[in-house]
Amino acid sequence: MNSTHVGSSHPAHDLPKLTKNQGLVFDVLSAEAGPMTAYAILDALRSEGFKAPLQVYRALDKLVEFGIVHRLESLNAFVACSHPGCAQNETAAFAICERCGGVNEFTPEKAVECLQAWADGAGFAPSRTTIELRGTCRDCMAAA
Amino acid sequence: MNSTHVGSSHPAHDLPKLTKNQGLVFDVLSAEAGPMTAYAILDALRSEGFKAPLQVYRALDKLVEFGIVHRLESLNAFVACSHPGCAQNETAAFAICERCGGVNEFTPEKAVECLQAWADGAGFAPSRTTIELRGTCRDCMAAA
DNA sequence: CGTGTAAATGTTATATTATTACACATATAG
DNA sequence: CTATATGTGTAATAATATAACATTTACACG
Repeated sequence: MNSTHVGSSHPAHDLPKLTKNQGLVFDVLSAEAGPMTAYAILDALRSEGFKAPLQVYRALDKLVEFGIVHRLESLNAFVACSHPGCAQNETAAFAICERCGGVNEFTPEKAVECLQAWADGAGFAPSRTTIELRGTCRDCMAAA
Repeated sequence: MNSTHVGSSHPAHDLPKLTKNQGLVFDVLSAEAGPMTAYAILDALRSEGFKAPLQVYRALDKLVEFGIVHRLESLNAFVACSHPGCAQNETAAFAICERCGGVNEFTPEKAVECLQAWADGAGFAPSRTTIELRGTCRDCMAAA
């Protein structure tokens, strides 16, 4: 039940111990195959006593800050990071299948370098970068 | 303003004729320096007789489909395309300044190639790609 | 041990963003 | 003309997110 995920494979930041609500939200998200909306998480946690969206949003804010949950901007939804010891300093990218709803996370290092090169040239200092591909995954293509 | 790379690999001037509402929405967005939310557009068009969000959303759907307006997923807002003859086949990227709200559109060809290479390997067929950098622009960095 | 302070939580209300449903109007191809 | 696509008007509601304020808990430090 408890998500003490203390991989500490990332020395730069140790992962803070999660609070009760953060742990509950993280557990629900981790148990789900795909992304969940904040309200879906809320519903999943009503049995644990959750009553208001803010309880979810506050926990999500922290989890995203810790780098162990990602927000999918194009879906207004959230996923647990699929990296083992989630490297929160890396920019993640997501391939979102519009047919089955599945999400595949990957680390587009080369693409990020290209974007960083543009940013350097433009004098833009990125703090976070969103990369989301919407489309059709291999399985759904095959099933077409 | 950079990002004037002209793909020019598309049939020029095949802009569909805009309907009344589409034209009104496009004009408002074009006159604005930065991004606007749907409701900001609605307010701007009340004097033209707009009364309901759907009038805006329907026009925006078409304008985005035509490729002359982009949706900024991380802001839930919209911008007119900054390309002259907007190449709707190219993936645009956006550098969004969190300090001044300014948005700079560019065409990250190399980065898109890298993402496409990943997609090819994964058997994922992208239909649209979102690339948004949040951060601080040159001017705001200087003013810090 | 207390105690001060920062963080987390509980709760109500409200703001913001987006869609459903249905009626009617207009454009355009055949 | 007339069938059909698409666009429009309007009301109601759904879905997503935050503000404001009271209270509780974690925890460093004297």
